[in-house]
Amino acid sequence: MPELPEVETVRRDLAVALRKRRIESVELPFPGSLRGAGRNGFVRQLTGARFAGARRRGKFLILGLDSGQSLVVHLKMTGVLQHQKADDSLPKAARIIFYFRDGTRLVFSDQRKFGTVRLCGRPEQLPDIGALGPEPLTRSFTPLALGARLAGRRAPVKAALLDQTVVAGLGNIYTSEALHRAGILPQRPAGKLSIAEVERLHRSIRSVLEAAIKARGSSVNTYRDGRGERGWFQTAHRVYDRQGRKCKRCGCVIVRETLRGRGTYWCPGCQR
DNA sequence: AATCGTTCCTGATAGC
DNA sequence: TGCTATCAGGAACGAT
Repeated sequence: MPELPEVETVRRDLAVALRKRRIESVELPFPGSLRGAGRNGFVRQLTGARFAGARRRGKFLILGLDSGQSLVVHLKMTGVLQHQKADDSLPKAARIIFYFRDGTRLVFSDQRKFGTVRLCGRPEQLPDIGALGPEPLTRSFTPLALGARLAGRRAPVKAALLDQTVVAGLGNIYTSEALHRAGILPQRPAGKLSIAEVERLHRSIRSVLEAAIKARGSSVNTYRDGRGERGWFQTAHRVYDRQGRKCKRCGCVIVRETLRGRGTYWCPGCQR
């Protein structure tokens, strides 16, 4: 599933691939992916618009347009946004297609139909984006800021980290990976971590996200980058999807358990 | 304010 | 072999 490193990889790919491209036409095989404006307004406002910049906030991808509006995309579980050549085959789950003059196209595909695409004027004013916690790779994300967001919470720290108002961009893969790197059990109450533990967690979140971006993300399932290719950080996972296998650090057997309805992975040897 | 249950969806897999 | 039931999960939403 696309989390911060995957969305950031797509952003970087598309910032280059779409630069100054003008949308010639739009096709909507599945308008259900749209949020906000209806299909007619969507097509009308985008036809003729030119791409101008690609940003990211948490797991939201924000594609700017010269009209001043932005396309706000959330890939959720299985969304893929890729720039295709004219002779590439269209994905089976194509939901929205933007065609360019040279025959290439930007395709939003989504097997499970959870992903959303919205055209809006001020993305930061959308409630979902406005409520997001700090960006973990910016200077505003400090150990103190993380500690303040976790304070008073009795929920398991894994569940707290999945809450996008605590930190923006973490999902099921990187919460488990960061907690392993920090040596903290996912079940620990979020508000009861020591200062040293919060500092380790802060450092681990940053380091695992940075490493994953360098590896162009984790292709566990359907994730593909902006060019339609896989990432390789899944080969560096220390706990995620490794239940029953040995911890690379201490040799203990990795455990998987459902916590708050989410698959959760940890090493009983390294994490306490 | 925090937290919990429900909902959306479909491919993969387990069980018979 | 082929059918059916179950599972996976991000996050909005309503309820507590």
